[in-house]
Amino acid sequence: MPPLHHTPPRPRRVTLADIAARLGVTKVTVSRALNQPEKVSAAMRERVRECARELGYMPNRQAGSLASGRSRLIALLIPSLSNAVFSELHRGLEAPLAAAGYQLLIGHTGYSMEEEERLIETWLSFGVDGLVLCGSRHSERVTEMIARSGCAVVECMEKREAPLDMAVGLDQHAAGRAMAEAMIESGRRHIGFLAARMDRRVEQRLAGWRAAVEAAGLSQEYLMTTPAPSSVKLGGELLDEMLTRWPNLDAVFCCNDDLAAGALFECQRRGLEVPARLALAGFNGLEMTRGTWPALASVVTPRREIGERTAALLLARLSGDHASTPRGLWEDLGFSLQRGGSLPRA
Amino acid sequence: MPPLHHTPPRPRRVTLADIAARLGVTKVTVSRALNQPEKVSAAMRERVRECARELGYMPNRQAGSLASGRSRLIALLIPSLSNAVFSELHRGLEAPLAAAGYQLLIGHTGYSMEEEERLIETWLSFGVDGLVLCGSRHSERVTEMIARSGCAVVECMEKREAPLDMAVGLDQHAAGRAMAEAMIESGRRHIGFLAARMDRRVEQRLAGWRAAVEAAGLSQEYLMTTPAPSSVKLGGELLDEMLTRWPNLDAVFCCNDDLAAGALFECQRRGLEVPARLALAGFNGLEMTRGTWPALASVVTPRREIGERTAALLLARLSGDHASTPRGLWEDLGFSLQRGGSLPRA
DNA sequence: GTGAAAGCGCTAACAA
DNA sequence: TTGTTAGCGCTTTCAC
Repeated sequence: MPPLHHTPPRPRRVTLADIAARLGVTKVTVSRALNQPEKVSAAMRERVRECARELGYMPNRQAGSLASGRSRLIALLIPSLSNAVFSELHRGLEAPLAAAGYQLLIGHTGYSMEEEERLIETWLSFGVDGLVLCGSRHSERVTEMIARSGCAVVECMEKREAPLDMAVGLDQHAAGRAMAEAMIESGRRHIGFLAARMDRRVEQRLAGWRAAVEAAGLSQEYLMTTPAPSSVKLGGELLDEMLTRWPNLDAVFCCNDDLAAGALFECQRRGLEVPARLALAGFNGLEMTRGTWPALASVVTPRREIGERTAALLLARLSGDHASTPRGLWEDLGFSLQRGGSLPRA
Repeated sequence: MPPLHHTPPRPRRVTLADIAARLGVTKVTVSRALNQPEKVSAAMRERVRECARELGYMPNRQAGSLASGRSRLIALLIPSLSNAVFSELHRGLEAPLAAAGYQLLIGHTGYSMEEEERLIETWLSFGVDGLVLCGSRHSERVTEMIARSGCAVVECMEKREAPLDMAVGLDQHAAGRAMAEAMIESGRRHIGFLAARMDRRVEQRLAGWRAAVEAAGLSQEYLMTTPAPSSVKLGGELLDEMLTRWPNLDAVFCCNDDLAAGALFECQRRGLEVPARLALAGFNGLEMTRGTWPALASVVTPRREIGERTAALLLARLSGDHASTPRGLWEDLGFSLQRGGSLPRA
């Protein structure tokens, strides 16, 4: 931590010692009155609390964690702030962790492994007790740092055979396959797949689509991908390209809901009827899919439940329960299909 | 920080002292080699670095901040993780802060003042050097804690006459008024306003709409609000109610883009032509508004620029430049109108 | 260029 | 129920 020159000193903050001095007791007593109230007489508790309030005392948690070796901090690393998928994961984590006295930190990786590494380093150096990661692709250094730190880790969202520590999610391949099969069952024969920003999860969904299409003896050529970040507009542009190239398409499975929404708008622009002429589906089942017209088919993923289960695992581990939180634990929370109006049954 | 029972000890981490011992020097030298390399001989620098790598040393920043009184941490508190508005604010902040060696933390308030208070308390107790808040409505305790901490603060997004410290944003009232005026100029006479979750910014937009409508001698009665969180689906439902109640509406200004998108879908469901029969507009100018069909009119807010300017102010203040970062500073970064296809000129 | 001493604010362990 | 002692891992100041 290099020095900051010219920095004027902050106002000196009130410490435990100030309260102790004022009350004529020792710091430990004050600390206990505040943090382990049951270990102190009711009278003392009150005196300390009032004095703390009066003086505007604010504990210094750096000092606290340093001394105790525990931070009561859990960090969540999400690839994208704007993707609602991760906000629901967050929601599932938040409440149970807060209830147990843990503070949830959020870090933003922007889908970058380097940024993930930097963030993990930062969080570990701040002594987080637990780490929640999205996905299963990490740099080697991340693996090392985590192993060395002994920090509890849950990898979220995708199927993971050999987790760093624990993992909770769903089988993205099976989900991709299921949606493609639903399209086939509903009578579609020319089924496209549209993907942006190919992370591992998208690759797995794509592989699932491929498996279903192949098994049904249908063509796998209707595939369009781009490394660009996905967006509604992009969905429209890609569908436009697809339809120009393969005008006979009768269904398009988009790797996420934003693309699917954009594809839907593109159909409206072209006057192409959904689902009569083209069936559409997205992935994740975001709120939005139920607001479009027609409502969009999608694979509904249990993001919130994943968050809740993750929180439970972390809390169990952090309270010393190693039996139910073994290293290598993998939990599959499944998924469900939502057909909306854009993919009616045959 | 109450004790956690049954918690098995973590593997002891490598410290400065370990490196020092191995190299036969003192901790200070190691610390300097790592953090102020110019203060140490080139040879020593290399030996220390190599040894650190070998041992897998990871600095303990709690100890570092405690000793130095500075954390190089800046916290951003956002009301909603899923609202893309805030993700772009974050993007604007991130790069300049990282470049200057600061780590940006994200906290999630869920639009709750209590949660904001809790988070601010947490961050201050972790010794953050700076705080970025959204909005200008805070609990009294927040005001106190911030004043006492001497932490640099920027309030973002909305116009603010008497900031806690500094503020950067735009005049939401003027923006609301401008969009309503654009509707009027384009010949609309029955202009509705649709709002969900009324925070201060939404109230200001609403007031702007009211002012414009009143000034034009038009009716202010076409107003529908709900405290529910906004969503695409909700936009459709509210528009449905509005049109049932006031079938003569010829324009609807939604307080954000999600609602506007939902309203657009509802028009499609009803076979109501946009913009011929009904003009539609949202607020924020999210990417999505350019992907719908027709593209949605919206007030484009300079979220990213707000983030960048906020970062610059914080960095200036933290490097001791008080002249250009006076308390009470307010910067208005303006806005622009996007007409899309949903609000053509007359 | 390197070291010695002191202390940041708090908590753990044990003692009284 | 309260106090004593010691120390978490690092940085700061000042000396060499």
